[in-house]
Amino acid sequence: MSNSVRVRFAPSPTGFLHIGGLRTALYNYLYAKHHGGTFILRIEDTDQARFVEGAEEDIIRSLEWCGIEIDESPIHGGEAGPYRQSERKQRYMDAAMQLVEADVAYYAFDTAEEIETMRERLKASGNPSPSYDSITRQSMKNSLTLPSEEVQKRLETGEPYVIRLKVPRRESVQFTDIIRGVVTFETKGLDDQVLMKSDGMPTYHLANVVDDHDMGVTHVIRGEEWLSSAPKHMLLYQYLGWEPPTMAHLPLIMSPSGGKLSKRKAEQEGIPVNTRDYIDGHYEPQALVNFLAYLGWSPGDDSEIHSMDELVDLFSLEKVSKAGAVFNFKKLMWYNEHYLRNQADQALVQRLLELPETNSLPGVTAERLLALLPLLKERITRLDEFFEMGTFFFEDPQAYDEKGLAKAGEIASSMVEALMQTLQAHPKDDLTPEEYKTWLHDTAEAQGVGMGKVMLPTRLAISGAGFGPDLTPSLALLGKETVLRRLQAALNHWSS
RNA sequence: GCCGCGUUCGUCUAGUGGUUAGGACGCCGCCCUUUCACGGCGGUAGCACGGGUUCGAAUCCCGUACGCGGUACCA
Repeated sequence: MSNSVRVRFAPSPTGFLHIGGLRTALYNYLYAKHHGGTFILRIEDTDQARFVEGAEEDIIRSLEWCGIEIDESPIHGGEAGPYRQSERKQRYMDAAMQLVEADVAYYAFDTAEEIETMRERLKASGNPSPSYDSITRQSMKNSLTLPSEEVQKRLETGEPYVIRLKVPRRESVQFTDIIRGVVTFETKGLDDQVLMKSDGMPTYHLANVVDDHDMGVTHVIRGEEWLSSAPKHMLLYQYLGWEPPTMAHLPLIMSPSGGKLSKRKAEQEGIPVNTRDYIDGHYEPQALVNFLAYLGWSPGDDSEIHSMDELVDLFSLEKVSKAGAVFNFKKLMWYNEHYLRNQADQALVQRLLELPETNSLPGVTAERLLALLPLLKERITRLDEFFEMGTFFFEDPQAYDEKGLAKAGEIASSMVEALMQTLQAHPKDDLTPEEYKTWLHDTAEAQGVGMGKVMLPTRLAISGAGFGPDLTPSLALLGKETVLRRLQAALNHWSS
């Protein structure tokens, strides 16, 4: 039990759950479940300025919608809590003090302006990216340069301070990343990272390391944007005397136009970027999961479709690719259509009943939806397109497609007229699709035209569109009375 | 600029020294269907470049180019 896998998804509650974050969560989840381990949700709310009310709820709801089951979290509880960093402040301060006492961290009293002045000065003298590091800290106001009595005094008078990591001058930090192999950094390129901010909150770097250790996290699976700061984390583990977890830095999800798939870019490309957009847009969660799983990973064979359980079974970090993956919305739609078609009709009806059209359109009942589903299911990409394409089953058409009308040609009206007469004369009131087909066929023959010449006008008359679900079953579903009424309406409309 | 990571069809990828470089999305065509889709079949298109190593490189090494990330008291 002590060596079982424990992973965490640790988002900041700064907004809706981004699709990239969702994939990170998914990979963590798949890895944990594959190894019979634990999936933890930790809320990294250390940035008070960017905190967004309701973000935590959105994150949890989004994960649940995707079928990602959370084992431990602020609301699911767990032995290693609390799971919100804002509730663990003392723990970080303790760790920071431990580092200060070990002389691997120090107090710094510089104001933002003073740091800015230092940067400007160094920039002017040719340093393109000046940082607070082993060289510059010697000329700044901190517990390394100030006499200890003065440091004491400043601390006692409540002067604002931060605690910085004392990054060594010239050392090599190396670690093995499951996805990238051995990664090496020289400490001279690192700055003296702020560990505790002046508002008493820890920065990501400290909180992350402390929590991962305290929560027994065995594998850190996160986005590649963290790779550059990983050496700081390794230093922290070393100084705190802790065993670092195994690292795995995931390739980034890219925009079709290049670069990280940011909210802004995604909007420009017409890609929904928040998980919430997919929930509200009535997409299939399994499609999103399957698609995301394959964005940067593959089981190594030619398979494409897998349920969450199968993904859990197949997943391995070794097979995650190293390069960024462009988000291909059309492929996602392909997955969506696939999963939509594979849903049980009954389940789909239940979801349809929750859509607003259920109340705005007349005659929407579970029974009717169930009858309509086979006709429309294969033709839609998203569930909510059902009503878009099937409106005519509930309402008489308001307009007729111009192109269809043009294609139907001059004779459309006379065909509709003939059609009406033969249908009115039909002995049955409740025709089957087959009987409607015979009706169309016989009428066409009597008029001396092909089937196409009667089908298109009929379709236009009953639905307003030049294309759509199978005609004869649609006619049967509509009923003779409605069909006749619409034929008449079309005739009036077209000849006026 | 510096540091790090990366580079197989347009896109997602398989591939770990010997393959006609495979699959999927997309796109195109055909079949099915007297609509549109679904489905089936087929086609299109790729190893960034230059040096090595080797009998033999998409696969190993070096370099170049390009891309991406980081370079905050944001995560």
